Amino acid sequence: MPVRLLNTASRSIEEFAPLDPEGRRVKMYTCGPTVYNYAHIGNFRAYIFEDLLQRHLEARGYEVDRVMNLTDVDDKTISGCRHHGVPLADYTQTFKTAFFEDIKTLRIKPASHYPAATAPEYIARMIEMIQGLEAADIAYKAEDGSLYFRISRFPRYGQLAHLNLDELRPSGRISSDEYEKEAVGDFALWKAWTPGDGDVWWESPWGRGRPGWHIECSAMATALLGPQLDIHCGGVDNIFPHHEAEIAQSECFTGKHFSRYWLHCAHLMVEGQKMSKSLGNFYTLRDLLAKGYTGREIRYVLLSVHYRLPLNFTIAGLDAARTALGRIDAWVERLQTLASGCAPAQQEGAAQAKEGFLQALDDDLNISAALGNLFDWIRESNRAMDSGGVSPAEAAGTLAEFQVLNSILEMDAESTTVPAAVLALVEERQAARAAKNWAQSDTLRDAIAEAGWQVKDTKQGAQLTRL
RNA sequence: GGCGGGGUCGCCAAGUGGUAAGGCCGAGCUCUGCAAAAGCUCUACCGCGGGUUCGAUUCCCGCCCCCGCCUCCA
Repeated sequence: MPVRLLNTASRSIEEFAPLDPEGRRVKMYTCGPTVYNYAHIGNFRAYIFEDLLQRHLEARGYEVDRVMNLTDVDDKTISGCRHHGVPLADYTQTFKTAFFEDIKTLRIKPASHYPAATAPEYIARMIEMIQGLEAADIAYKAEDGSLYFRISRFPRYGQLAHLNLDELRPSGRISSDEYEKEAVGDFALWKAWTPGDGDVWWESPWGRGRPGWHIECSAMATALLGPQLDIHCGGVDNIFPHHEAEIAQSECFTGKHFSRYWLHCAHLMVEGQKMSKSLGNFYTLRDLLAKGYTGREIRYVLLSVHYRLPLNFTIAGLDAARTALGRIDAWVERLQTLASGCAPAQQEGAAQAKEGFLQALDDDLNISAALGNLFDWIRESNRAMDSGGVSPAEAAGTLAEFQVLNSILEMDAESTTVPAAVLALVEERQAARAAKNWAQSDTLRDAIAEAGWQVKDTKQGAQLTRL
């Protein structure tokens, strides 16, 4: 069964097929972070959705070539570096580094390319594209020296967002310094230098300046993936104007249909409210790690709600995720102990469970149904083990099928190193238990808890989990 | 005002024209020296009002509420 995805462009579920004649390689572009600050969990929700999409496509045999850009020059990065009195590159490097640490913590599979907007080859590409647009009389230079895209030359502008541009309500957000534009909807391709930019500028045929945000993505996407993408992802807020502008620029320059599938991820709320700094519910990944939650717990929460639904991120949800993950861990550990390195035997039930999981994801990444399948499977498997009807080879076979799911979920327990002192206490306690010295055993359990570990006496022996 | 997404058990959340997956929490039981884990069992008439239908949570109409976008916010 093919993968089906909701294409924002058509507003309908479509069967996915890449442009690649062999039907294998998928070109995917995902809007990345603006590195002016630490990314927040709303950003990561989008990146995790994209990770799920990539991993599922790979599980279905596709080869995904993914680009995620880094916006390292824009109004916010410039004001940030000037405020701190450091060069732009130094300022953004801090947050680039943090971003890569964060995606690793969240187990997000790295993209194939992370182009930065300020890299000379991409600045050159942006200038090349703008020149092409100017030659076609689509871009024009305004009085302030900036270049704008004339949207009247691209009638389909607004189609992705289903916006009728004649009915746009004045929002008051159009800054007054853009009065030079011919039409209010025209957007900047190249911004002429102003004193507020300080030493941030590049030479161009139009004088010193810097690229507009939209052209950055068009340039990096087409430079790395060619004129036509299979999938372009981003947050819903990017549909208009950002993705609309990307389409206009790219298609006017290349003459080709830019992206075949557009996928957009809904926003998240925190504790039922819009995340905002003023409400005190604004979380970066680091904030949550500082509260003691782990990357995989946060990953689970961000992953477990369908990408097109608003996700209500709560601390209670993180706690629930911790328990649910513990259940998966316990099951996996139990299977591993039982399998003990035995060669896997074909497991019909496990294979069916795995297929049910993948088929749920085929359906526009229905992760809730997929996880429902997983937990059903876990219960059935536990039940079978309880009744003693599972051989080591069968346990190994079950684990092998689970690994396929896990290549998508990446839910392995954090590797924990148990301190030697704690291990010694556990051994001592095992001896006390063997001698039926329960008082001593309980004292030792308390001591182990003091050290931060919980010991559980399972049928397979003592197990330790972090408290 | 325009466009779009939602309202399903205390919380999170699938799904279907024929009487509702799963996770968390809670209760009871089994197992266990105890605890934990695991297993079993229990807990919803699906925002409101109409309509279509033998039958609607699922289709249609109206209404209420929440959220997002409407020119550089994932």
